[in-house]
Amino acid sequence: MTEAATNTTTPRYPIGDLARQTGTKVQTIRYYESIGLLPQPARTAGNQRVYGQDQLDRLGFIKHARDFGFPLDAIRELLDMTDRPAASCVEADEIVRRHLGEVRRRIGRLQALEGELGRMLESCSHGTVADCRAINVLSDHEKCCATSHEPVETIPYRAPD
Amino acid sequence: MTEAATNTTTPRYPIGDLARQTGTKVQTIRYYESIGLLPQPARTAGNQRVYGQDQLDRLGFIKHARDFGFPLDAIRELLDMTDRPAASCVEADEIVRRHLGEVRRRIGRLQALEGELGRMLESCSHGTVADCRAINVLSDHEKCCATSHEPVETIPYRAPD
DNA sequence: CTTGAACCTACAGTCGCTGTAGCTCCCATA
DNA sequence: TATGGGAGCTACAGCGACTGTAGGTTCAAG
Ligand SMILES: [Zn+2]
Ligand SMILES: [Zn+2]
Ligand SMILES: [Zn+2]
Ligand SMILES: [Zn+2]
Repeated sequence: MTEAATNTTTPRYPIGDLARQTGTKVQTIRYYESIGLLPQPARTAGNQRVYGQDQLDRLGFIKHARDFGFPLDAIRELLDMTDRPAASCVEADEIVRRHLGEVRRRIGRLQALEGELGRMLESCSHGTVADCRAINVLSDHEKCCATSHEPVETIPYRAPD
Repeated sequence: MTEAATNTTTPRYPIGDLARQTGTKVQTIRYYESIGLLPQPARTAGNQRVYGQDQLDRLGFIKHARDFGFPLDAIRELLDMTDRPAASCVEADEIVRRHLGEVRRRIGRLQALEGELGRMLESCSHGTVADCRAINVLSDHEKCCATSHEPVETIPYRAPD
């Protein structure tokens, strides 16, 4: 009974199954473990990782949240909240709101950029490099329609402190 | 005469002046030198870098192009073109077009994300974590409006090969 | 028993910087 | 001319979120 129950209630996946089922790469799973985002799983006699359903769910959450663009530290906070299901979700919503704000800020910056780049291309007569509108605008901010340039973020969602 | 001419025609800036005039950080200038984006400048007897007008212009170009979000390897190509001013600007325009395409792709992905995140927040009744719409959507792609998730780019502008 | 896929650890590389430690240099003022 | 302090120097680690590689071990099918 104990054995049968154990077998049916706790499936044991090797890391490759976890990867396939969640769409994550094997290395990424090990990376998440190394930074403490996933707990250390059980191991076989031969030292290979074996996961249960809860780990699969947890990784699924992480993957889905990453698909939404949440940075890992936000995901860590969200996971902590799922461990306290009776608590208020205000904090969770706040994390989502912050992320949404960041996404909107990024959209704004990129749209400004889109305008600038489009104008560059439109107004170039496509002759020599010396006459190239794009090259000339880049050489000289005076020729530039933007009065200033907001930095385009290269690192994902970290708001500037 | 030689001295006077030299003094007036070739100003010699220390690295800090270059940084101030272009809005770049000193370390960034040294980094650009280390990756070969800026040539090695002259040095004083005490081994300190001294720059001339051409270096200042080159760094200005790099800074401005970075403000437009161009990745460094694209900037490298654009700088190579400014050394051949009589050549056709087709290649330069192509680089700009590629970048514009990338910017538009990013905007698209972020707008999809914006919609998803907005819906999450709107449809949450702000009760417990267990009932939180955001947490539940993240826990289960079935509850998710998106049929699939395009990855949100974390690394700038490099098109997937 | 053999093969080969899957797994293991450890570490380097990506991109574009930024920050730090521990020096040396330069210039203005006293 | 001495001195103080700001500016410069090299070298290296760290960021975020992985990805790739080398060189080995384990496991399950045939
Ligand atoms: Zn052109
Ligand atoms: Zn400009
Ligand atoms: Zn909520
Ligand atoms: Zn989904």
